[in-house]
Amino acid sequence: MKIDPNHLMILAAIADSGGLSEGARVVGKSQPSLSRTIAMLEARLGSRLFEKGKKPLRPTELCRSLADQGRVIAQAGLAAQQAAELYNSGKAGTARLAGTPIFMDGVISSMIASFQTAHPEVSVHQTYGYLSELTEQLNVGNVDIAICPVRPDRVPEGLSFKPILQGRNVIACAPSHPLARKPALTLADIAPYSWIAPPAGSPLYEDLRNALSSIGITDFRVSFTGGSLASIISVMSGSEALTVLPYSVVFMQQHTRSVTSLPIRIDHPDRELGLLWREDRQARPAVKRFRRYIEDEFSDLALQISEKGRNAVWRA
Amino acid sequence: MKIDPNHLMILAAIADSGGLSEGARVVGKSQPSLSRTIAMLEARLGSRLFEKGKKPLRPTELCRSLADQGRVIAQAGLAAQQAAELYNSGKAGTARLAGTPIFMDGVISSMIASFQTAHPEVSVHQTYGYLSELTEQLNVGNVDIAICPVRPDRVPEGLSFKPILQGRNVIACAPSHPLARKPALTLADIAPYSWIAPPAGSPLYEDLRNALSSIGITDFRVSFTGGSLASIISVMSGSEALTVLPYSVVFMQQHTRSVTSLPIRIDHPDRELGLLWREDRQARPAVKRFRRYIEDEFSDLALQISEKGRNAVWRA
DNA sequence: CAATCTTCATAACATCAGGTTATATTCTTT
DNA sequence: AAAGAATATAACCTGATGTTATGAAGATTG
Repeated sequence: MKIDPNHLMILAAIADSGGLSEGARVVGKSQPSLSRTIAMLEARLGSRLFEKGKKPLRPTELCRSLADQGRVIAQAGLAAQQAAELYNSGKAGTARLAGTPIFMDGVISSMIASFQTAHPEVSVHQTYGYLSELTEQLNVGNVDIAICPVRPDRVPEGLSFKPILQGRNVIACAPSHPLARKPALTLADIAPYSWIAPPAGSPLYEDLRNALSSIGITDFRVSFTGGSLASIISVMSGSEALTVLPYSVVFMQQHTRSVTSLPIRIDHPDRELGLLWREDRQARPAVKRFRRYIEDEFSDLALQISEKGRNAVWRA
Repeated sequence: MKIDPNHLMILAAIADSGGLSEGARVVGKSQPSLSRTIAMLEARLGSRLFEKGKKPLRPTELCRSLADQGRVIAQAGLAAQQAAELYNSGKAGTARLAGTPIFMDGVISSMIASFQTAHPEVSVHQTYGYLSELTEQLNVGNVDIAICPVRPDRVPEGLSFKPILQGRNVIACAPSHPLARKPALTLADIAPYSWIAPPAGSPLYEDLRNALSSIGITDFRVSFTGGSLASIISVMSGSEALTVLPYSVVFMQQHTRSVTSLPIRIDHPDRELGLLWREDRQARPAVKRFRRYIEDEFSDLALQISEKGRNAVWRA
């Protein structure tokens, strides 16, 4: 004999509130409604749920057992409701993002950290890739948001793009590097040092070549290549090698005092860092919230960077 | 936004069975029914529960959260159903019985013990009293069944009475008593010993007087009075005192080797041990089952007693 | 103990959630 | 491209469950 969970909840409400009239108020229905519900339940069960002919309705043992379950059900219903509200407000769920390794490690990861302290119920899945793979993953649906430097006129078909930071690279080195304290730099100064190159296929590698050629360096020695940001920084601090990094990455690492930039202006890449997603797939609330968060963080970051830039001196 | 627990159960069924059609089979409804239920839920929640346009229906994270609660609800529903079935079959609940102390302690308590091993979910409440109090308690509704010696023509108004054992008393003493081994007894033999009397108001006390006078003893010394069965037996084993006890009590105590009966036939009381209850209050299943059990146990007991009686020799 | 107050039960009716069958659509597979 | 399987939609019907109005029965109290 199947029992309707709604009836069990009503039963619990009556038992807990001590009467039909009061119970009716609790569940927001009329007293006769509950009266009939109880009558039907009793008929179905073949046993009384309240003692016969007692006016302050006195629950039977059976009633108490069933009311226990009713309470469980009411509880579960509430939990479901809250889960739905959390989900819909983007405070629970999953956001899957992918991006170029250097940016992810150097900039995004700390933003994820602060996001997660604010919204611990949101789980963030992070993967790495360059533009073509990111596009693929977005299209397949494995990823909700990609973060990647893109030439605004070359946004892949079907994807929306929102720039979040102007592309700007700098020559980076360890803070302990001989050039780091030198007030004025010439090309001759940097010529002797070898270079750390990002992984061969990465856009940053192209940036490195272009940047150096833009300041007249065409022939350079690569002492280390292929690592992630952590490796690059690690190698850099233990050597006098130089590298090219997005300024935002250097900026975000400043608190670690593990990397600094040299005051030599090099060519901007023709790409902008931005978010990619498929407009046609409507984003889950958690994804929307995460995207908003990242955008806000980046606009903060841009502000900080431009302020610091006003106090710095750059040379061609 | 309130969510119907039925919907959550359906959701769980679909998520667990992996599809609408299969889920429909599980919950015993048609596929379009579930389809619409899901559609309404999604509309209500404002979020998809299954990924759009995927044919082996793939549950969303939200769906999974809600399905979790749905499973909880289904579980609670089942538990309620089982609770009801247990209750209705008398395998769960409460039976409140009351009775005269000597019988309760000497006979009923061990029956309760075996009943409880068979039906551990039934809780038994036991209280003590003599006929007038028992009647009162039955009428007030504090007690479901009373066990008491009653004169069949003096069953209290409004109560049903079912005899379960013929009243028969014996003279009891410790097994170590000098008279216990004596093959032939005369009144002169028992004259010297003092007596243990049941509590003054109890029916047994009257029995004692009547029984002794029936065998010609009118003047007897009472060395101990007022105790419960445990006290009586305890006092008896440490002394040479005699007492009058229902034979059923002596019979049930035989395994403890703490009491035995003397082969002297004394008058039967004009009462029969039986069950009392109010026919107009319809008994809860657990009470019915308990009553049946007690009745069966007593018919067994009567059988055993009559068998043993055939082998014993009694004298006037 | 009659009067009164509360609380529950019943009656009569209205509505819509949710069941059904039939059929169209859409995704997947071959 | 066609076949197959699963889901969505349409159209309809029923009964569970809501309502108000009112009667009946315990409980309470001067």
